This record gives sequence, C-alpha cells and structure tokens, in this order.
Amino acid sequence: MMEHRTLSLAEQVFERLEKDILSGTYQRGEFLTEIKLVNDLGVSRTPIREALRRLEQEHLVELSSKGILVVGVTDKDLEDIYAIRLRIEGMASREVALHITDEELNELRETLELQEFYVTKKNADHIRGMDSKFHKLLYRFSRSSVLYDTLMPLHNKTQKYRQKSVENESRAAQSAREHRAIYEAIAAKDADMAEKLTIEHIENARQHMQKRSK
Amino acid sequence: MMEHRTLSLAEQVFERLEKDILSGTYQRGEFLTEIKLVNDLGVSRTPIREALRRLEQEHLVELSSKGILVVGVTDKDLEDIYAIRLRIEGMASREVALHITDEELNELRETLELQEFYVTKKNADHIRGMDSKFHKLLYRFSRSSVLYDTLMPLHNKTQKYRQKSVENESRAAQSAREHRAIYEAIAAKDADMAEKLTIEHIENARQHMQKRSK
DNA sequence: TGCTGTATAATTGTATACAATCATACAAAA
DNA sequence: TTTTGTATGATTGTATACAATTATACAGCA
Repeated sequence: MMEHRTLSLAEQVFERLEKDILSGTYQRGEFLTEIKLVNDLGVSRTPIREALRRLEQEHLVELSSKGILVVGVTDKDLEDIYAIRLRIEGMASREVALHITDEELNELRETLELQEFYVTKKNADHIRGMDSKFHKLLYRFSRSSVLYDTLMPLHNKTQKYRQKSVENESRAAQSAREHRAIYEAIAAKDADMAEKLTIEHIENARQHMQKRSK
Repeated sequence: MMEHRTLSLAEQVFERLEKDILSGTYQRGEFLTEIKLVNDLGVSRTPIREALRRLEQEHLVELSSKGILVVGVTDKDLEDIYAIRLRIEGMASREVALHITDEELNELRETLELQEFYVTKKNADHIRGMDSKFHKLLYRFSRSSVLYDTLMPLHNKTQKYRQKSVENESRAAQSAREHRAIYEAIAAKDADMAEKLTIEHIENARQHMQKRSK
C-alpha cells in the first residue's frame, strides 16, 4: 500500500476499493472475500473490514456470509443520480454565490484554470480530476454539510461516465466553458444566475450521457 | 447487548449509537472514547470501530486522535434537510405511484392504518414509528436504490424534531391525514397528485418545524 | 429420482494483544 | 515571559487468534 502517512490503512483501503469499483477494475457482480483483499492489498483484515462497512453504506458492495458482492453503479443509478442532482445541485451554487470569500474564489478560479489548461493539453485524467475538484469545492463552499454529504457520493458515482465524457474533446471543452460561466456568476455574487447555470450544466451532462448510451 | 441474533454486534452497535445520537442521549459536542463505549455497551472495540466508521460517514461523529466527537444534527442541518427533501421526495412518490404492486399497496395501507390508530391512542412513540415506516416504504417502493440511500439518512436525521412533532396532537393528526391523501393518490396510480401531495407534506412539516423553533 | 441429514470447509464475526500516534503537562532554556 | 524540548499517558491503529456461522458437497434413504 502507498506511503502517504497520516492516512490510516482503513482510509487508504476505502479509497482504493472505491476507486477500483467506480472505475470498473472490480466488475459489478464479482465476488470477493476478505482474504482475497488481504492478499491483494497486503494489509490485515481489520482495516479492510472497516473500509467494507463504509462501502456497504454507499451501496457499492453488499456483504453477506457468502462474501463480498461488488454492486457498483448501474445505468439506472446514473439516471437517478442526474435526476436528483438536477434538483439540488443548483441550491449549492446559490449558497456559494451568497457566501463565498475572496480566498475561496481564488481556489475555485485556480481549479478552473487548471481544467482549461488540461483541456488544451487533452489530458483526460487531469481534466476529470479538476472537473471533480470544481464540483467538490462548490459543495464545500455551500457551507452546508448536509448538501456536501448528499452530493459527494452522487458525484463520485458518476466517475466512470465522466471518464468517458472527458475523453470526448468537444464535451470536455464545453464542460469547461460551463464551469467558467458558473464561476463568473459566483464571482459576480449573482446567486440566481449561478443556480440557473448549474442546473443547465447538470442537464447538459445528463443529455450527453443519455446520447452516449444509445 | 440485546438478543436479536442474525444482527451482528457491529450492526447493533451502529443502530444503538445512531439512535442515542439522534435522540440526544449523547449530546452534540460530547467527547467519547472507544474504551468508554466498550464499557457502556459491553462489546469489544472491533464492532464498535466498525460502527463508528459508518457513523462518521453519516457525519454524526467526527473521529480523531483525541477521541470521538459527537456531531449530531444542528438546526441549520434540519433546514437544509427539509430544503433538499422538498426538492426530491416528490420524485420518490411519483415513482411509487407508477410501479407499486398490490402487495406493496397493502403494506403501505396497513402502516397508514396503524399510524391513524396510534393517533387516536395518542401514543407518540408508535406514531413516530409508523410515520417513519411510511416514508421508508415510499423510498423502497420507488425502486431506486439511489433515492433510498439519499433520502433515508436525511429522514433519519429529522428524528429528534419529529419526536416533538408527534407529541403535538393536532400536527400528528394532520400528518396522518396528509399520509392518507398521499396513499390514496398512489392507490389511484395518480403520479402527479402523489408528487404534489408529498411536496406539500414536506413543506408543512418544514413550516411546523420553523414555527416551533421560534 | 429426489429429499434430507450431516460432515466439512470456507467465510465472516469478535476479542485482544501490541504498535504507533498524538495530546498534554512540565521543565529547561532563551 | 515565551518558547522549545521531552517524558508520559491516553487514544487510536493494526494484526492475528479463535469462535460462530453459513454454504456446500455428498452419502444415505424413502
């Protein structure tokens, strides 16, 4: 396992497994056992079990006496996720526009500029990283832990779709432009506009996803 | 610890701690340690730690090297929760109306009738139990695990408020009437009506809460 | 053939010992 | 007085042994 000290093994195992499930390394329907994970990850069962409890809570695995069933994210889940985000993610941006500080605005801008940079460089992984960070910052700057806790898992579960999405150059560029528009509305403290643009951004992502899956 | 076999100790500890935090037995701001919980609950640290990881995920506690900080639910959280439920809980009822089976309809009706019975008996604890079950059934019958996983923790966190709410006879009776109206719309497979009535129900609960807290 | 009981193996569940980390108090020095 | 170092104790982090449960295969029997 990696060598970030300060992150407990349980934490590292959680992130690794979450990533591997969301990215498809562990396939939906696959069966695992704790012992297999001990061998794969080189840590004892204790941190693995603690990570599995959290993954179960996120509905990414189901635990039973038979073993660990990888659940992952279905196409139906993705549709439901976008339907929900369409209804509440605008709330977050509204709150951000109302309360953001200069320092937070800088962090948001730097993230956006990096995203735009990676779009010109056509680096899909980094684009997705910055796309993710932009949304995560919005959730945090909403100053609502409830919104954060609700939206983060929903956003995370779209990872596999977004990976494909950013590999599409025109969608990646469009997405960055939409982020910039949201950023400008927030910088102008225009809450109505920030909310409206965020809803449109989610709606565009949803339509792009549905178009792809046909 | 209790004697429900089939539920693991980790599961029981999670439910017990969740209940004690949501009901206020453990107060917000209070510090716990794993050893204290070992003594309080009479089980070893292993199941306690697994439960704590889940509680941390739900943002009911914060874990650090100092110990376990009880976070609980603030008034601000409650406002955010109702704002979110107002936007998505109607979605769930709509899906229920579109897909419910006769058997599920029976279960919903029996839950509703029990709630009405306990309202006449003025049994606040049981009213809240049935109120909770009604919502939980709606989430389940929506056939969307994403909606279920999103709405359940939000609903659970309103427990302390709802306890006060059902102790108010007129609000308890009104809430039961609203549930009946939602049930009738679902039974008639009227998705638009089910959605509309659910939104109104949440809005009423929210207004009642805000009135109380003044 | 199909059912049922039972032995066995695989898996998770739990407790506990020990390691590592971290907070704290306090003393020493600047 | 303030800062810094350090010892101590408290707490969490991790590994592992053992218990309990459960799935499975298979033999025996109707």
